[in-house]
Amino acid sequence: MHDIRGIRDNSDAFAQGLARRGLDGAAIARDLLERDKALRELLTRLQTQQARRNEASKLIGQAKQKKDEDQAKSLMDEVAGLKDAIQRGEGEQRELEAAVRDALAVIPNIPAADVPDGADERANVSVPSRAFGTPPAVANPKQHFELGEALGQMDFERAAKVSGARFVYLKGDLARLERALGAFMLDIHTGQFGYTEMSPPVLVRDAAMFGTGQLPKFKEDLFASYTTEEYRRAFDEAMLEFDTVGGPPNETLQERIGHFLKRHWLIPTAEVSLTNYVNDEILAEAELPMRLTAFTPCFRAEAGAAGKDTRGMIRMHQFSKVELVSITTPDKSNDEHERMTDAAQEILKKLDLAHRVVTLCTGDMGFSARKTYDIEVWLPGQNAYREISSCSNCGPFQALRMNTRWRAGDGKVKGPVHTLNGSGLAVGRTLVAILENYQQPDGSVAIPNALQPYMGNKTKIAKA
RNA sequence: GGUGCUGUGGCCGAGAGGCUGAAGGCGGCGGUUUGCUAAACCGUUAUACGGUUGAAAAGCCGUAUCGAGGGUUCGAAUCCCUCCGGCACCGCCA
Repeated sequence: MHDIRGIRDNSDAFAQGLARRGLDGAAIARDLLERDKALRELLTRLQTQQARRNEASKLIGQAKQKKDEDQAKSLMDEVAGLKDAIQRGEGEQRELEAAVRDALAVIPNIPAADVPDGADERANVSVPSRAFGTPPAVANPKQHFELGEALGQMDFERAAKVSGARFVYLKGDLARLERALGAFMLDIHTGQFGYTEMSPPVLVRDAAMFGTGQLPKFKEDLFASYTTEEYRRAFDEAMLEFDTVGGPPNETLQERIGHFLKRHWLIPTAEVSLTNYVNDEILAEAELPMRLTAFTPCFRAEAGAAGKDTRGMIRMHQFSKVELVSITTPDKSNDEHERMTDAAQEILKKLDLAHRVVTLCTGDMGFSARKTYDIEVWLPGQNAYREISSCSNCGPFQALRMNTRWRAGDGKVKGPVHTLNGSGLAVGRTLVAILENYQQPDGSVAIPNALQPYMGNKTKIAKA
């Protein structure tokens, strides 16, 4: 969320920043400032009227005490005249404020100065100093789902029968491998990087989704949960409204039901639960940086991904991920971003998986990010580097949405904190990477040394 | 889900139509005292918007803000309604 004052003071930088994202920044800024100006003009007018009302009200009290009913009566008449104007003004004020707020809520973060310009992923810029390893020579590489299915430990068919497309059953050693990876990653992040392990809720309220930026703009990417009873009530209320007043203009019944529906959202990433952990709080400088990590399932509707990665475990409705979240003071967030990326890479290094890091260009970055590093792991079966982690510095963007501030040692509230999040790593995709990189000619899969203690000291996964 | 209670500043908490931006306490900041620290004492301590003085720092005046929105009233933290949180008990339940 942007701060209207910041935009007012620095509208050119704001407009240019949005332009770098491919938006018409100048028009957006102009529109916002126009409304903001109208709002403040309105306030000036309204405040004079309110001042007179307050003054007259006091005089009425005094007149009544002095039993001067004539005086009281004439003042009351005057206030009655003001009342209407004030009420209208207050209505206008609310409308304008809501309009500004709604407009701000859907404007993405401004890219950092060192983020490369570009429209899509082709403009992302590799970070050579972060590259690691070389793709292993794998003869006749198979894709992970071929390996997993041949092992009899990855079952998409039964998952489809039970849950539909984009779900999977893992079984036996592969199921254990997922658990092992989660534990392995958590141990490194907590032991080596000082993150605190959390077990957070995976169902959250609207406010949390707003805080990290999934709402209001990206509803269609989310799964929602509600009881049938909750849905029935919402339906009834919406129907009643449509029956009596015909429903609000420009809204379908279905959309209107949404307004009455009390629901939880399933987190698309633990970033939501971990970052909102501190929403609406003022944090002491001494508790920063706050570093949190969690191993959770994540749920994504993948609404816009029809036809993409339809085979295998690359893109699922449900997957598990270890998430890293840092809350810092503004001066530390850039360093923290590098450190977080180090932590994510450390997992791949310990698993000896070749990977590279790219800085996302302005057009490829997510809504809340000011700068993002993607880590891409080599997948021999796909003969390509694929994203396995995304580490973002959101600056004060989420903190402003969540109302999370920090207080310096001198007791003064300094303003919004900075928030960062990164996958450390996507566990499902790490499992894919292990299958494809450690596949053996006989169809078995070697277990990386670092992981063997988590797998009962087994050295390979073979058909049961 | 039902019933009851509840939501006030950085925090705790009083306030039950006008004298309340809000008692008191804690915490913070400044100071006095003091070998040091602590204690004690004194002072101070919300935000936003508008206006105004000022080179600025800052000051002064006004307005709004006591979960959110609406209503009653000349006037609402206080009364009424709706919604959103929280707590307790009951029901159901891993």
